[in-house]
Amino acid sequence: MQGSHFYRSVMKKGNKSRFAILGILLEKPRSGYEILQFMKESTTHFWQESDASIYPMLKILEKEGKVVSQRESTGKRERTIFQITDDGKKEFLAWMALPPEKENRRSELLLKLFFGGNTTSKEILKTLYARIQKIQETKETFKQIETAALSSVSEKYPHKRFWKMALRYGTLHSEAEITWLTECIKILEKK
Amino acid sequence: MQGSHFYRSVMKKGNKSRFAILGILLEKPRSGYEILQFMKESTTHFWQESDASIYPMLKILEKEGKVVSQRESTGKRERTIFQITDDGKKEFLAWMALPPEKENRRSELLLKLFFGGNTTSKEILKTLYARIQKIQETKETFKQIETAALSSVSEKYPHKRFWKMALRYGTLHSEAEITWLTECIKILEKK
DNA sequence: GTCGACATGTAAATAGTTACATGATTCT
DNA sequence: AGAATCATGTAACTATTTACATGTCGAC
Repeated sequence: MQGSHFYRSVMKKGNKSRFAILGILLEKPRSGYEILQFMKESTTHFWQESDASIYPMLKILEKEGKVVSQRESTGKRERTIFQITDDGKKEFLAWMALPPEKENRRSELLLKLFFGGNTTSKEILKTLYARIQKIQETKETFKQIETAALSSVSEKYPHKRFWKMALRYGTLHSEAEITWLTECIKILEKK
Repeated sequence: MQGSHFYRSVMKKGNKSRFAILGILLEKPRSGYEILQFMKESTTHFWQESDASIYPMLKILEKEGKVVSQRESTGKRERTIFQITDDGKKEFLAWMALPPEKENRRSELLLKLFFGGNTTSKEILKTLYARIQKIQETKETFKQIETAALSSVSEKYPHKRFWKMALRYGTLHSEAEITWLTECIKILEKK
């Protein structure tokens, strides 16, 4: 009975944290902390969770029987390792088969640009310069992931091609954004 | 005193609905309904608000003195027209000068693709086919906006160049996504 | 010994959407 | 007369982040 409000608050449709966690546990059993680490290294550009969402969610998933936990304290400090169950796999695969819901993005950059006529070109340019630099850094990061982290994974590893595709998404969109920013900057500098 | 919780709940940093509204009112005075309409026609691909956020926000902005309202009932049914004040302009321009905050996007499509190794290529392909079709439609929409709505705006109108840039962003990113999807589909179809 | 990474959690604030609710006017 | 659009709003729910809180272990 206790915790039932918790249950409801996280179980309803729209919450996809659970699937991100289940998907990661499907690769291998991990602790909450390790899940967080893994996300930081891999999915961070298209999916992030905070510790405040991971730990409660793991408890809920365990209560639901989607994962089982196991206390580990081999030499190191204690930690709780979670493993996905058949029931968890089933739920995850059912989600995988569903078409992704519409993503409503909100871009503060675009909003500011859209309202650009209300201020000076100089001010807008400042924003765009900052942005192009950041994107170039991001693109560089992607390149490094490709040559470092990803290249050490065997070509036979079934996840590799998909990880590559996700990375490629980032690269192509970064390039598109750089192209766009360059165009905008050129237009605004002319005046 | 009453409504103070409301006040706080909407005034805190992070809430940018206010700026979207102020920016639109800067172009000309409008009713809540008209703001909604305008957003649907122009910013919807990078910024949307629902009626449940517009109306309360307009009241708050009025209480803060950022907008003033005026009841109108010329022949038609009554409506409340809002106009931005000098104070509102000041706040808006201060926001314009700030660099946009980091956007943390969450993409369910990317997440599913990332986990693609856990299911069949066929299933992933189904998702990608659906997506590429949707994006092509979106791109088509952009083209139509360019030739219809935007082309009727005078070149001299100070907002036009910025509206064009926002549109161009959509087009370039759509194209990047189509390229990416085509690549992914080719890879997955080979097996 | 202290700093950074490991490890786990709660509470509160904030954000944002959906559903609900109402009623007028215009068009067919 | 009935449907679509105009017009405005509230309540409830759901999601998500930030800040708080605590303690361990290993390295330097």
